[in-house]
Amino acid sequence: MSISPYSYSGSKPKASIRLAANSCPFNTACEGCSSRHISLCNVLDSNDLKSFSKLSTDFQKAAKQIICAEDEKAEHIYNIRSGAVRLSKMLSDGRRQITGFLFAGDFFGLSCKDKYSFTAEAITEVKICRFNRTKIIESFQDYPRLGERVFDMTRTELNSTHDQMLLLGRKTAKEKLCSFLIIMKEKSGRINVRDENEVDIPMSRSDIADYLGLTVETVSRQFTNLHKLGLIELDGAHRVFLKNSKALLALAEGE
Amino acid sequence: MSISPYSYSGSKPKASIRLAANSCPFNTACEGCSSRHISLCNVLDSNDLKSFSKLSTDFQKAAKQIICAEDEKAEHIYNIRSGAVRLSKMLSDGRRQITGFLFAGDFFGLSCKDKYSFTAEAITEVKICRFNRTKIIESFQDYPRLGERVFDMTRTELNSTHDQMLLLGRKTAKEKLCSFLIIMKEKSGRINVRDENEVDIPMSRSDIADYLGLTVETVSRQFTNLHKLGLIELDGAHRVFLKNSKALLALAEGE
DNA sequence: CGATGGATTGAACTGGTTCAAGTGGAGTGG
DNA sequence: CCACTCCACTTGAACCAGTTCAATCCATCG
Repeated sequence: MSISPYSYSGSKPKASIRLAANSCPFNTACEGCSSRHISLCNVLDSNDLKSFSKLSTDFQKAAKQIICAEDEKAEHIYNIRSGAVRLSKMLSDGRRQITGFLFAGDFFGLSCKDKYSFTAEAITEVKICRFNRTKIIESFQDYPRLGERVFDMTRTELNSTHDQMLLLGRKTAKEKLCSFLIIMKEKSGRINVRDENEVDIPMSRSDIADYLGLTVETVSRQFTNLHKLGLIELDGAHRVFLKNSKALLALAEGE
Repeated sequence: MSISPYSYSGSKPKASIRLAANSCPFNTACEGCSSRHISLCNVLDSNDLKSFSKLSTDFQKAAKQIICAEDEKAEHIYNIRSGAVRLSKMLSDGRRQITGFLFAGDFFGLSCKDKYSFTAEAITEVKICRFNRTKIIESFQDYPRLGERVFDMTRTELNSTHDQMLLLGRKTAKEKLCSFLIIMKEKSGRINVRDENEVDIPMSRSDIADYLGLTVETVSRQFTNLHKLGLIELDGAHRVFLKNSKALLALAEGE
């Protein structure tokens, strides 16, 4: 199997590292991304992109570092250049729900109003491009296609949260894990096209559990279970080979 | 207790009734709505509203009728003038997840792309105002504030689906029902301000169950449970008096 | 009045959790 | 290079919150 595009270093959080100014507004030429990912570059011409890159700050975060926190004033929007990020919400006693995993090309912070409605944390080492929210939103007037694109992305996100509500409310543990693997397969194809059935799982079992509304133990048991059924092959905890993704999809949809 | 603004008739579905042309584009003056609900009228002047009303068709549906179905071509957007609507998604074996309850002033269909991503059904008798999606979306160019408002509504919706994901994935049955009552209290205040602690529950126990990811029996037991705890008073199945909404809110947040 | 269908209640059951004990792989330091 | 530590992951076994199945209740309607 090939080398993972993520880094799984178990190292402790370090201070975030400011990167040298560069040319990646809206992920125009971000590393590790195939052309298929959702990007904003194709709605702006190269001159406009130059002016946008002046508005951006690039930085880097190590795994486990917080990028922005729930209830914090929402001053920025973020675009992931590489790595993986999780968005989550918490109850006061620490119960956590992960509302989404994000990868190279993905945006977050756009749908917030005055405060962030989630906490964003780096799962792997990430490179991130940050913009001033107010300036970006104001620029929708001058660049209507940009605004349309952002609206479009928000709609797509809303539709997928509805799918996730069906998963959380009505699917069994087995169906949940199959759905997760199918989702990861699709995202993975977007980021790095190797064998499309070879899927990287950068997040921990506990992240997966909090995404699916399960416990770590149940997630682990279901991985074992799917392996015993001959549907997947495991290569460590962070790489899965989907031996029969058609059957997995059927299971995911409860068929 | 006062008279409910909904009708709970158990009558069988009838054909949808076309209403006479009227003056309610974007719920400008919809019946039963307080001024607090989300409306689009305040981003358009009266002349613009007149031209929008030409684009609209008003109609009425009896309880249990389908307004639009999942996977159907998304030709319209809808605005509820009165009554209650449920949006849901289904698995092939019939398991259902209700993604939202909508009331007077609410829109739906805006976040869809080519197909509806949900089924919308009337819970009570509803009056609905319908627009051609393409025309509305095109009009964002001439009425940018309208587009902004729609984007804003989509963001609000996205944020509340994230709260619902936390509920579905991580809350207990008791916490789920408390959250539901608090949500209904807030919506209810928007529609008809009487005693703010007197809440109408137009939907069935089975709708509530499918909204909270529970079974009818559990919902019913939790109603009884909250009653025994002295937190609510029940007046039939469709009206609840919140005796201690502070305590209910605390329970809803898992405190 | 009986029929119908939603709501409630009871009792048995179970999928997923909880608690507890291993296992294994990566990093550390001698 | 090996031994030790740490921590994420796995596995096992007991438990329980919520489901399932089965009455029963009760309001509405023809």
